[in-house]
Amino acid sequence: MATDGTAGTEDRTLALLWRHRVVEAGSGSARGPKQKTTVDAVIGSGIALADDEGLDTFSMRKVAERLGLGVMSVYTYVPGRDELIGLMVDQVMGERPHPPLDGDLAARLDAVARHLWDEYRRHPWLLQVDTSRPWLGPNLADRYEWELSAVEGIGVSDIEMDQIVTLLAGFVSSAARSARDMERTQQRSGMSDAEWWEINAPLLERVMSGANYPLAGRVGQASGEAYNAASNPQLAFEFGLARVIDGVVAFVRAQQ
Amino acid sequence: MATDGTAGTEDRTLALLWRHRVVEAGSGSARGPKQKTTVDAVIGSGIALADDEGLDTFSMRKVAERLGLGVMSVYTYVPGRDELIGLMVDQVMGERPHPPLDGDLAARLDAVARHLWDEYRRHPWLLQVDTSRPWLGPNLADRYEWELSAVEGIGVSDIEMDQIVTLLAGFVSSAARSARDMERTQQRSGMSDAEWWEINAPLLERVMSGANYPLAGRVGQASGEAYNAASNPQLAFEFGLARVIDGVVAFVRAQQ
DNA sequence: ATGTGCGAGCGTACACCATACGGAGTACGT
DNA sequence: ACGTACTCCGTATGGTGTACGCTCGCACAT
Repeated sequence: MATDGTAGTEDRTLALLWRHRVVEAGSGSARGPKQKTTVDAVIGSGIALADDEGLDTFSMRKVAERLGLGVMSVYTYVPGRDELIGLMVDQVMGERPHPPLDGDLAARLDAVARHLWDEYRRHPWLLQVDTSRPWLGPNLADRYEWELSAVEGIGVSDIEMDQIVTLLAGFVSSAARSARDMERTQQRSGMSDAEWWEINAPLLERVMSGANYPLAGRVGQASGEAYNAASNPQLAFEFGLARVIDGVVAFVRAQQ
Repeated sequence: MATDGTAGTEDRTLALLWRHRVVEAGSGSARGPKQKTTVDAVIGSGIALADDEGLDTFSMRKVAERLGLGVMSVYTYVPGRDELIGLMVDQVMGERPHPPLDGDLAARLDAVARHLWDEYRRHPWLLQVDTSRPWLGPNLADRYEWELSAVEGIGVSDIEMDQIVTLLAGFVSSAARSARDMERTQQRSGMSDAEWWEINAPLLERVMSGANYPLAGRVGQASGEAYNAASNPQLAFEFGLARVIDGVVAFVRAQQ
């Protein structure tokens, strides 16, 4: 059983996550040399690095460089790379206070979605975080409580409350993902959609000449003319959000 | 300018993607030794590896091992790791024929969503593919055409057709992501939700005792009792899909 | 029939990565 | 004063993608 080692790391990480809200129990002595920096600074460096470069090239070496530390010293602050990213996520979730939720259900859902949307726009690397092992930190807990408060008292079951919140958050993340994808494609290739098309059009046309794509061709052209790009993520977000909210509101109305 | 090198790789990859539909132009001579295997076999090995292990530990070395080749020989079939994954994606997209779309709009949207859902369930690694540089292959093109055909002739603009399809596909991917996350968490930790909770409950309770989470506590408990787990991805998919379809149908009706 | 040269296969090397281990130095508790 | 716990970090291990350049089998032109 690896229960011991794993549980140890998990304990330590949970303690780190909640470090500002829990009085360090019997943490005890402060022997040895003073630490050069702090856990918060390590997390801050990580966030700055991820904001700059994304998570693809995120490395402990670069975090250490930003802090003026040797690589292995970072491991005296956080248990490892994955755990550091978990701490970064929770930190970012508490960066801005959750706006108060006023108005009717639709307005409250709208406010939640736009808060998440802004967060993804400011920290696109959140979309690259492996969510299969989420670390339950204070800001994630606050977030969930806040999201649930948007659908409290509307006459649906507890489970349906959770499902509504899950649907909304999932929609925002997928919309934000499209937005990030488009920006990254343009930035990394260093060319606009138009330029890319100009270069690849000959081959694509030759290649797609056999089969024909009437709808894709027509819709693609319409999008291209309207946006001067393959898509417009902001508008896609607005359109999808309206549909999702409509669907949820209709459901709630039907339950009453 | 790196235009030359990059464009070369892109050309080669596009040619590989469309290899079955385009007669190799002046590809020319077949000198030298016969290749031990084929591009399709390389892609197939890649898919098998990804199905087995996911993309986290996906490596060219493992692909080569499955083929009985040296590592570098794989590079004579595909330009690189990213391009191989792109080829795998397109291959998987053509694995099953797209079911015909009958019935009313809601039924057609439902059929599209379930097809995507099944695909993600069979190849969860699709959710890990970096989508910021999608390779336009024949099966992706077919897919888009098929999806658009579900919303053709319903009285909305071309751009709105694209937005509806984007919304639906995004919803399915986020629902599938939750499902995969839950399964992976359980499998990798080797413990059920209940066991995990039993181990971490003491620390979490101590840690969360300061703030209180009335809604999260109540909803979490309800979910736990109903599902004997933190969530039920299949039900979340059904619930969300119904809401999204309702929202879209209401929109289309309002346009008429 | 022959030999030329293309291209498949791949060994090696390089530049990265996370992180385990152990040593050196430091500052507190006793 | 001294043990000891703790920080910092050099080094090593085992992983990654892939560039480079070698060998040699084989198809084609002669």
